[in-house]
Amino acid sequence: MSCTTQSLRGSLKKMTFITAPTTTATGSDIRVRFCPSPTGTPHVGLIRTALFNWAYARRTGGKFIFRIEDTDASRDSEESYGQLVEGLRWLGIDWDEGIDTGGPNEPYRQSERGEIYQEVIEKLKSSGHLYESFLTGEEIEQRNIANSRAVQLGYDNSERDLSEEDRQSYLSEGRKPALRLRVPDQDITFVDLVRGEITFPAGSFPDFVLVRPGGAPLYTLVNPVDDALMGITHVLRGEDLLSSTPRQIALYNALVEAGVATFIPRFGHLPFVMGEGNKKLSKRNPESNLFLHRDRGFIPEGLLNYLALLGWSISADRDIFSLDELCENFEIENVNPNPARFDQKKADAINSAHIRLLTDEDFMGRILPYLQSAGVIQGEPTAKQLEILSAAAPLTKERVIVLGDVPAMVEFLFVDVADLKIDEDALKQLPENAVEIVAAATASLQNLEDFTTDAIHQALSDALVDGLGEKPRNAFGPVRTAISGRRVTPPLFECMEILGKEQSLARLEAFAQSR
RNA sequence: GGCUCCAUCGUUUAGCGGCCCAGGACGCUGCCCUCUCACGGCAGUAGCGCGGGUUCGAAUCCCGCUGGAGUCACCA
Repeated sequence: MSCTTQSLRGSLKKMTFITAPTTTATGSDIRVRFCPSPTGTPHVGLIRTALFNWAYARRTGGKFIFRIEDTDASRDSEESYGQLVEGLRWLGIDWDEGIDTGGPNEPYRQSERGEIYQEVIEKLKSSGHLYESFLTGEEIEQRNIANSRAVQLGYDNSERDLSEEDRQSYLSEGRKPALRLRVPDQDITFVDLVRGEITFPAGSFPDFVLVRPGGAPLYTLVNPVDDALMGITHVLRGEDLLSSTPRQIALYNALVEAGVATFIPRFGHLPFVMGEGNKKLSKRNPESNLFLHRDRGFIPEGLLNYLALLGWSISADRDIFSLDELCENFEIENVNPNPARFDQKKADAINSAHIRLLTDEDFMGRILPYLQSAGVIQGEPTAKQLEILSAAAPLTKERVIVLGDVPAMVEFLFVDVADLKIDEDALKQLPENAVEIVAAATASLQNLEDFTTDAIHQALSDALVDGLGEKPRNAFGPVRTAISGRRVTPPLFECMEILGKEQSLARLEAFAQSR
């Protein structure tokens, strides 16, 4: 009996070849997914992966599925899970199926799919693709040393045809077997969507473990199984998974033979997002943290535009584009395989360009939370504060890189004379006759009926430039400092109009007295 | 070490045999605009890793080298 099984297995082994077809899905049949595991805060490299998958689905009319890979209870956290969802929502990356949204392949968290995996494992076992492996890592290493086989080669597939006696003997010792995939002895070739044809020679990797002793399925099983079950046609993921692709193709082939899947998806491996030096942007690097960018005041449009530029471009002479434009033009085949470095300066420039593209009203709405968290506005804004905000918005929009720059720039508009602080660097560059200039300014404005930008400008020019013979730069500097306490501000005359005549004059007088 | 991937200005990207003694953007420098700072405009700076082929012609194709990266878990 065992002899028959042996020879049967032997012939089965010889017959194990990659015969399963690769998907031919195009257009709306395309199904892509984003399947992070919830560890730590969302990383910009991860977000770039999500973005490209999403853009590809939107470009092709396909479906974007959001699944969570939380099979490692020790590393996964609910907090991280929440952040992933929050991050995507904030960015406006929406999904057609998955977490919260639901869909025909529920549940979308691997921690809730245990029964599904057990069924698949049974099918794989009964179709002869899995076999029991009792050797521990230590024993495998010892075997290699004893056989003068390189230790790095790992497992030697020695239990492929374990005899029933040996099996019983292991079991009687109380050992429980892991389950390994019988990997075909064959070169594995696939056409990577971003890199072209890639071949891994036969023997590149040993039979690998899919199920832990005790029955807990590993990522190696669960990731391709879920992709298969969810009908994923295109797997776009980080370059770090490139060398595991032949393993997954081998598994897929088994899945097809076992009747679990019907095709092998196509793969595309996205270049790394690098940090300083030649290292992958690690979670230790602050700029890898999605929420740090948000807290600084990146807007989703800016961050996503920049991230898209890491490996892709919309055309030869343009790099500012909207999400809609990304979706209309994104082609996975155009993704550059080179690793790309995250450059904060460039990211900042892209973000500030997008901020300038915002309408004043939109901008105003977006800076409010930043003003609140900086304490410039406490709680809900008053009508007066909204009025100031609305007047200041167009003035500041053009001169910030991130929304977080706004509070310091406009704070002086929201405080009373008594609370106005005069910065050191503003005082330092004042001319000798600053007090004289401010006094002249006060005099010229006191009787100004029409306290508007143009009228203020006219009055001050007449008094200071024509009257005192000062260069404009010297003339308005002290006024700016008196009004704002700062060296750099939004346009002065507009600011004075926003403050109003009374407040402006009060500040000029307070300044003169303090000198 | 085995296997795999990658290689154009400081950075990012265009280039898929002649349109390129290599284009855009960011950065940096200078100038203009200007009440400061920005914005905007103009100009400048700087690159095909090396060596062989193939070809009338190569940044583009092939091979080798060098360099960099990833991966070889009962992590994901």
